[in-house]
Amino acid sequence: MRRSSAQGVLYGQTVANVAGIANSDLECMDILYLEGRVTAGRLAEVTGLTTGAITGVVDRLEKAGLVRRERDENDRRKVFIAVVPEAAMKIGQFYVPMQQAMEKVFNTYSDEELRLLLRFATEGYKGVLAATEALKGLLDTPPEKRPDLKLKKLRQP
Amino acid sequence: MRRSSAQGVLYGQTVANVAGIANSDLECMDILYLEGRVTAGRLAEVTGLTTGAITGVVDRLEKAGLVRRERDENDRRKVFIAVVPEAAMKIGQFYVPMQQAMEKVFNTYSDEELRLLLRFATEGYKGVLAATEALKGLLDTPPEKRPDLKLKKLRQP
DNA sequence: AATATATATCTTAGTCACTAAGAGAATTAG
DNA sequence: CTAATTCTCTTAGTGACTAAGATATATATT
Repeated sequence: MRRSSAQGVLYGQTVANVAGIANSDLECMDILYLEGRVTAGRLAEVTGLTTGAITGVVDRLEKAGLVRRERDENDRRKVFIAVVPEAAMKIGQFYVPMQQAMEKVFNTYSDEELRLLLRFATEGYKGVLAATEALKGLLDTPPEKRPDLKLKKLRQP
Repeated sequence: MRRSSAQGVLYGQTVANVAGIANSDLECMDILYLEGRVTAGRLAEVTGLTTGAITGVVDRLEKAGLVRRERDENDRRKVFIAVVPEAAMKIGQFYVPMQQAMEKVFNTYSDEELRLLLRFATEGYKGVLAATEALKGLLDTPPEKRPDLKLKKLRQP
């Protein structure tokens, strides 16, 4: 799974490269695609970038015509970022090979097996979130007070 | 799964941050951990960075005492990069929360279910590799000659 | 053996995304 | 109605990255 993840990152890098946008720009497009219309601040949160960096990201994406800035009329400090669907499609094209490849894989499983995989995906995500929280906790603990955690050796493949 | 992947990337960013090394430095450590002793060129291949960038990565990692350069005696152009296990352990510590979280998830599955998950992980990885190849093929085809690929709309969660 | 070509890493100059700190504008609290 | 807070943007400076070419070793050709 770690290998898949790493390869997936590479895939994204290639797409960003071809689309002529920066890596984190594409990451933001991904978030916008998953979450819909979000504020600049939320993008900063989710990506782990500073708000200053996000300004740059959105500037570039807007210039490329991929997103639009929309001021919130209720709270005029906020800036919503919304994808421009037609333009975003052009980038989406590059994910077709990935979708097709994964579809092929998924097609080899029965409905019941797919349900298991879905459960695992959901629980796994919760696990990763929990791990992130635990990591933060670990970092707030001064090193000498940390429980002596042992890293398990993984078997070499 | 995409969410897990994105969150996993964030996790790695945090670890790199705390460990005081750059993101791609950590990525290289990961590869070294998975593949063992590899050449600088291989690192470039796997990470998608230029060889020049890898020189920088290895310089930083070596200065931090995390890896060692070892010249291949059979082919003295090659430089093997090898992790220094003791030093790498300190970074490994930060992955303990992730390991524990995932172990907790895996513990909720029977052996048979785990076999299914393993099969999926393996096939999924092959799928991602295949997708990468397909993407390269797509890029070698001039845009007007590309088959009209339709991106499937994913259901919003 | 000598020259040419290929392979592997490193060097250099320049670019661009990122951070930190703080400014500006709008909102909420006292 | 001033003060504190929230949200985005601006600015200056940093550092990892690329492209192109240098260096060193290995392999192929005549």
